[in-house]
Parts: sequence; C-alpha cells; structure tokens
Amino acid sequence: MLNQTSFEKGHFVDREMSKAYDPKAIEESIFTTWQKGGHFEQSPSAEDITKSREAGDVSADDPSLNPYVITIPPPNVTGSLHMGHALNNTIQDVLIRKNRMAGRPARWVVGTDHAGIATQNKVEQKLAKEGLTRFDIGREAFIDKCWEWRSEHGSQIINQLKAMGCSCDYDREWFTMDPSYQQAVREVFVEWFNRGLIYRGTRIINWCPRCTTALSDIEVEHEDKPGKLYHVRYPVVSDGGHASEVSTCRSRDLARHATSENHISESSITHNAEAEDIQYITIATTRPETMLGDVAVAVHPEDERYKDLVGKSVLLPLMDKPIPIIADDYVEPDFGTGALKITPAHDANDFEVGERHNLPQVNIFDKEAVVTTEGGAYEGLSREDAREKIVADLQAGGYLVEIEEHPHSVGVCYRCATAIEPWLSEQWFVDMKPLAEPAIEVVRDGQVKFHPKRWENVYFHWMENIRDWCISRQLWWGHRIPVFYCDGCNWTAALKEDLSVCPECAAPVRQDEDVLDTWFSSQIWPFAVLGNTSGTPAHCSRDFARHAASESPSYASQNCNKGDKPFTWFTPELAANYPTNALSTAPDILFLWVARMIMSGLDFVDDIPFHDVIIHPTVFNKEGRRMSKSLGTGVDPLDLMEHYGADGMRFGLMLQVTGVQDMKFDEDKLLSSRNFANKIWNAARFVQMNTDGIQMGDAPPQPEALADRWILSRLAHLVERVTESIDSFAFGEASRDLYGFFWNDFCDWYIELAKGRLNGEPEERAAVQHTLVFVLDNALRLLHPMMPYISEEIWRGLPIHADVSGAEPSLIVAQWPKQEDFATLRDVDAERRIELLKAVVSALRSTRARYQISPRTELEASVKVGKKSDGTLLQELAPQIAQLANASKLQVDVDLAKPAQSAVTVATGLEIYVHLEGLVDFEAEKARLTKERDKTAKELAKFDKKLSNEGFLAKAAPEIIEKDRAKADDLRVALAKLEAQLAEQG
RNA sequence: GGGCGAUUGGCGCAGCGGGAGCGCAGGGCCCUUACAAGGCCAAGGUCACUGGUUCAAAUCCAGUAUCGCCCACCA
Repeated sequence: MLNQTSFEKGHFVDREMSKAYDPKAIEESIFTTWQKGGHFEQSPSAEDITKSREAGDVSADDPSLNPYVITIPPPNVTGSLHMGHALNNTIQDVLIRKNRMAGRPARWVVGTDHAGIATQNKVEQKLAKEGLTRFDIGREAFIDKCWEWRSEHGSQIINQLKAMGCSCDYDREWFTMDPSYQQAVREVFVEWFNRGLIYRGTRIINWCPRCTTALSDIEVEHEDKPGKLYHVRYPVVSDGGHASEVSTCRSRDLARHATSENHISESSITHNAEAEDIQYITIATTRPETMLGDVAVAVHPEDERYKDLVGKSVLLPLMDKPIPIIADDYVEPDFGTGALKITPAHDANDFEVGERHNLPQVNIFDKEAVVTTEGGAYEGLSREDAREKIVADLQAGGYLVEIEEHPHSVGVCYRCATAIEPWLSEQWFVDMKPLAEPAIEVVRDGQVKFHPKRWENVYFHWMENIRDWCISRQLWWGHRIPVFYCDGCNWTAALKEDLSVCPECAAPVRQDEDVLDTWFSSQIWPFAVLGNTSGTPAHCSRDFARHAASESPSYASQNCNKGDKPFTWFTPELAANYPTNALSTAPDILFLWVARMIMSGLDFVDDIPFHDVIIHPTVFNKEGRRMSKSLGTGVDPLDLMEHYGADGMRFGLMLQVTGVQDMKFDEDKLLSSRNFANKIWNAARFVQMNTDGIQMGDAPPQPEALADRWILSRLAHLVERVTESIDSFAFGEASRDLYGFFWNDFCDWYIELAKGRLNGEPEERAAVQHTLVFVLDNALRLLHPMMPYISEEIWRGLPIHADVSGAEPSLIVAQWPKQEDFATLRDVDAERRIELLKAVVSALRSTRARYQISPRTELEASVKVGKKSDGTLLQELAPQIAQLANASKLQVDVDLAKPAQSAVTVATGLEIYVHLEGLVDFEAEKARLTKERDKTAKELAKFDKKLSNEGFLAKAAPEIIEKDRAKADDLRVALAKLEAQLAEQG
C-alpha cells in the first residue's frame, strides 16, 4: 500500500507497494485530494466562453474555451444508490473526466430532487408511527417535517456518489426546492399560464386513492392481472316506468341457478325472458362496482341486435333508476355482449361518450375510493367490498348472467402500486401540442441526438401522440401552484409574488391548495441550475446576455432587460454553459423527464438543453428480473464497492454497456474488474521495482528495439480506440480495449520481454525503463475515466514528475493523450514481427505442456525457417524466445535437419523442433500430426474453393483476394510440411 | 392491437458483410522474486429456425419460434 507521502513527486522509488491492490486503503484519501485540489469545480469563465462562442471559428480549437457540462439527473432525496444510479453516474463521470483531461473546463452540476410523492410518503409513514396523520399537524408543520427529513437523509445519496468517485461540482449542490429554484418554477408556471398553455379543467384523471392525489398518464404503470368479466343484464323499460314486479319474480329462479352453477346459460335467460315478456340488455364489465355511477347503456349504432332498443331505457339494477340506451360509435359490437355501460365519472372513455350525449356525471367514490352517498345502499364501502357485495346482490337479484375469466391490464400508482382509480376531478393541465412540435423538430434535424439512435423513434411516437399533462397534485410537499383566487369578486391570477388582498376588491385572497407534479419542476433542471446563480432568475434576451457577458458579467446580471420575448432565462452564466453536452439516463424517464426538458428548454431558452441523450440499458439481475429492493432481487452498489472497490464496480459496469436495451447484470464482470485492478497494480509494482532512481520527462521514447516499437504501436492504437469509443459513448468497447491492452499486450508480453532486457546493457536497460514508464503513464491516463482511483494512485508515483515544480501533479487534470501525438508510433512491421515471436514461444510452451516437462527444465529446440529474413529476425530474438520459453539452446536456420528424437510443430513458414531424447511418444505425435494435417487440408480446401470461384475473383475487393491467396499459400506450405513429417514417421 | 430488443461454447456477453472472440466456470501443468485476485497449455460453438440478397452472411432483408421491454381508451 502506498503511504501518505504518495503525494510527493517522483518518489515512486521510495515506497513499497503492497502485493495486492487494496481499494479501501486509498479511495477516501485520493478523493479528498481531488476535492481539495479544486478539480471538480471548473466553472468556465463566462467572458472567455461567450467570447469563444461569438468568435466561432477563431477559438474553436482551444479546448479551454469549450466547456463540457453535464447536469446530473437529480436523484430523489429519498433515494439511496441503486444499480441504475451506479451505471448512470459512472457513465457521466467517465465523460466528465475524459473531457476534463482533454483540457475542457468540465463541470458536472449536482443536486437532488424533492420527489413530492416519495418524500411525502416517507414523512407520513414516520408520522404514522406516532399515530398521527398530516392532517393532525397541518400543512405548515408537515412541510417543516419534510424539510427536516431532507436535512437528515438528503445527503445520503450524494455521499454515495462521492464514494463512487464521481467528480461532481459539490461546492454548489442544488435542490429542486431551493428558494431560487422555487422561484424559477413559478416563473415557468406563470408564463405558461399567461400564454394560455396552462389551464384548469374537470376531467377524468388517474387518481391514487392511497396517495390521494392525481397522477399524470405516464405515472401510471400497467400490470397484467387475472380478472373477471361480469355479464350483467339490465331490464329494458319502454316508458321509463318500472318492470320491477316481473323482474323480482324472475330473479328467484335465476338466483337458484346462479348459486348452484355460478354460470347461467344465455339460452335459459332468453327463454325465460321471452316467457315473462321482459327484455333485457346484457352488458359486460370488469368493474361491476362502478355500475352505481352508470348513466346510460351504449350500443353501436349499426348493431342490428340492439337497433330497436336505442332510445328506450333500462332500469339500473340495485339502484332502481332508469337510464337511457344510447348509440355511439365508440362501442365495439364484437367485444363482450356489444352493449356497454356508461360511467362517465369513472372511466375516461365513458366520460367522452357522456360528453357527446350530454349525460350527467355521477361520482360514486370519494378521494379514498370509498363509496359516497351517490352509491345508495353501498355508501361507506371500499371499492373492493362494494364489488363483492354488488356482485352478490346482482346474483341474488337475477341480474348476473355470466362471469368470465378475463385477464386485463390494471393501472397502478408508480409510487405505491395501489390500483389507480379513474376519477373525475378538477385539475390543472398543460396543453402540450404547441410545446411538442418544436421539440420533435430538433430531434428530427439532428440537433439533439439519441444514443442508441433507435430511441428517437420511441420519442417521436410519444411526442406525436402527446396528450395534455395533468400537473396538479393533491399533496403538500412540493411547489405550490401560484394561482390566487378572490372569493369576493372572483378575481383570479397566477402570480410570481405572493399576494394577500385582492387588487380588485381588497378582499383577502387564497392560494390554490395543490402543488405541482415533481416532474414539472425537474423539466427545467438544466436551465434553472445553470442560469439561476443569484437566486432570482434574470430576464434578458439571449443576445443581450451574450453580449453583456463578453463585456462584464456583473454588468449583465444587473442590467438584463427584457428581450424579444416576455422574458428568457439568459443569464451570462447560462449563455456560457447552455446547451449542456450530454444527458445520460435510463429509458424509463424518457417521457417523464427527457422529452419535457427538451420542450421547456426550447420554449424558455430558445435552445436545446443538451446535444446528446445517452439512454443506457436497464439493469436487470442475472435471471433477467428487474432489480428491486422489495422483490429482494436488488444488489446494493455499496456492497459491490466493498467487495470489488469503486473502480472494480465502475469498470465491471462499463464492460457491460453495449447497445442493448436490457443489461443482465453479471457480477462476474466485477470480479474480473477487481482482478484487473490488481493486475495493473502489480504491473506498476514491477515497473516501480525496475525503474529505481530514474528520472525522466514525459517525452515519448525513441524506440529502436523491436519490443519497444511494438508496445508503443499498440499504445498508439489504444489511444485512438479509447478516445473514439468514449467520444461515441461506446463504453463497453473502450473498457474491453483497455483490459486487453493492459493484460495481454503490456503484462503478458511486453513486461515478460522486458525482464531479460532489464539485465542487459545500460542503454538497453534505459530504453526499457523509459518505455515502461511512458506506456504505463499513458495507459493510466486512458484508464483514468473508468478507474479513477487506482490510476491516480499509481500515476502519482511515476517518476515522470521530477521536473514538475509547484502544484501537486494529479492525473485527474493530466493531459489526455492526443491521437496526433501518437500517430507516428504506429508500426505495422513491429506488430507483425512480434506475432512471429509469439507463435514460436507458444509452440514451444505447447510442446512442453504436452510432454509435461517441468518449466524448470530447459528445452533444447531448433527452428527451421522458410524465409531468410525471418531467420535473421528470429536469431535476433533468440535470447528473448529462449527466456520466454526457457529454451536456452535455440538454433535458428533456413537449412536445418530435424533432430532424430524430436516433436515438431508447424507454424506459418516455420517448423519448430523440440529435442526430446527418449521422451517422444511417436504414436501420439503421429495422431496429433494427422489431426493437424486434416484440419489444415480442410481449411485449405475452403480457400481453394473460394479462390477458384470466378465470381469471387471478379467482384471481391483486391486486397481481400490478395489476403486469401497469401493465406492459401501459407496453408499449402504448412500442409506439405505436415505431410512430410508424417511420411518420415512412417 | 402496435413498436422495439434479444436468441453466438456450461453460464453471462462482445463481434454486426470477408479466416468464430472475451470473462467466469470446468480440465492439465506450474507457488518461474510484478501479480495464485496469478502464469502456461489444452478442450469446448453447424452463431434459434426457414427462406432470400450477395462472389461472400453470425453479420443485410423477409418470415417463423421463444423470451423480454415499451406504447395503446376494447369495456
């Protein structure tokens, strides 16, 4: 473990690194140094940035004038970190860190959401333990309790982000109930109200009887549940009079049938009905209890079965109330019985039918879904009890014809899973169509891009079919609707400031009791937090703000005037930071939040809130079930960090980010990542132990040796791959490339090759040392966004900072490797040659394993090469091959006789012999060679067939043909050698 | 009812037009002074199915099947 002096520069050599990487030993202190170093708070200078934006091309190349900004999706104050957060915030931190290293002022704005329903539920639960309800303590005291709750629990999730290593700007932590944020929400409401986009209306809305509040359509989740379709017959009365005598008489017969079978055949009813000369109309419903609020029975106008009945009435059973039979296109003749009961107060469709036919609206439920006095004898029953009793009574009365199994989807509250009641009530709505149109346009023309792109279609579909948004909530915790009423003169207005007396008649006014949907306030998050620095939003035009900012930010904020709109939100700071760069989020809040931010951003700031929307996969557990605390299927990221370290968790998550929409979370990947961290740690230990006392700058080495040229070429490749992958949000690809480079290229081959060379001539040793440090340095830079802790810890100890004076060097702000600086290090020739070396080493190792020769036993081996140039090369590399395969007496030549007692391996252009005096099992060798020969022959046949195909030769790309020809030739040579070997063995 | 995604070795996943890869598990050998959270070696797949496009298909198109997600006012 590195000790506390690790911060000193260039003292790699002074410290002992522990044998295994221990995340706990370093994470906290590293995080502290980042924070103390002020690296999280890179606020771009408004003047500089505004200048740069105005100058356009002049400063476009200067990253320091090109800020990189992300506003975090604010987690709920009630929340604690779950896997979705862990994934989402790792993505954002990777982007922020990469861009910060690339020299851009990077700022990740952080904060929490007041989460109206969720928080209110928590506080109510707490009160319930004391035997209290919110009504017992009153609105004001309740809101105080909510603030109290927030100050006790609100920092939890922020601390968890810190544990993950997220480099947010914690100096300014926002809360969606901050006074200035409240004011911003109010501005938005009043603006839309005054423009007529916000209106009040009595509608069927989604009501949660447990939370006792309205919800928007997208806050309702649908679950398929087993249910029943009840067929109920309503007796027809022609004159609006009563058919009760007969019906009562008949009902006893029916009741007997019903109790014995619970299923009454249609024919017997018809028969009896005819006999009694009473007509019935049978409706089908899944919710028999709502019949108490029925005001009509509807049939399709073209339906022959019922044509004659339209205009007549039926007697509503149990309520003894005549209601009309109407005709409406909405009815599907083929569903159920083709007749539909109309309950305008408890079904959105029925409501519309009711409107068309001027029917009354009978609301039979109170806010807790208990039957009201409108429900007659059923008053006071819950909806569940009412259903039970009504079904029993219908059956007893002979009205129940049939009960059919009918699975159907039930809407439930997204916060408490209680079944939603469609309920008629007066609520506030936003007219969405005018807002949606420009928001569709900016995605269509590519100003806002979704990643993966397919989500754009989901967005379009929803936006093009958008419906008005119910924004009022019957809660106490939240942004109170700023509409004031005068009961004296009916004066009403939406106001930015509170008011106590009516401006018309001086009577006392009252404010609307409801609060706003939490998503109403979160939709303005990007511009509210970026533009709202002083507490009161500045109102000035974008052009004015930009101009003023370039002169003097303070002048601008003091002198903003009204621009070309009633007001816009352009403060100088907003002008500098907005639009933000990326928004990363889960698919489930695409509509709830992302779409609405685009709409409100365009409307209030005249600009998109972000350029790129990253929709990351939803995290499921290994069995494909949703991660959920209540189901016990969740995994706690804190536990994972405990086991694998923050870096292990982050990297393990990044490995799993691909273009798919669901991610079955695989903890094995975290284990791999922890092991990966340990591998890097130990590679660094090796470098430390072998670069004792050296000092160097960070200039690239001038490689001469093949191995150095090779690893630098691989590094150059990595720089390109990782940069491009992160920039295109391909996190899985970037992490796999890093993994492969560190583990395979650097550790398995380069370090192994370096071992011998470190004991060589001083110049050789120096070259290796230089290369080791240079490669490790740059690879750590590339790794840093994904694994910030371990990379920082190791990097600080590298002997590259010896010439740095003053500020403490920190990887978090080290320069991101530039592709153009590395381009010259690409070396195709070196890569090909090292492949040859690998082939020889692998062949020798394979033979050793086959004959179970101890690694300590030196092999006696010889390589017969086909080409002279390969011979020269392998002769040069002989010492290293000898070392990697423990084959000291290695002979390489073009013309080399096969030793009598030897095992042979045929590789591309090579025959590799291992001398095995008395050990060779000729039968086994023969079997192996035969297998090898057959495989080669088969492979060759495939290529020969391809190469004799005229279509292929005519149409395939020349380089492909060339490649295949070369491959076929290689195979032919190999085959010949194998044949010869077999012939020799008889 | 509409849309989207997935189907590749025992498990979890990459690859998305030109010679089937990774991690984990399992097998053999090895505590070789960076790392046993490791090294080396070997084994394991007709890339769901059926057609089509193409010189060439795991990869593109169409259809089928299975699983999953989202949207939708058929009671």
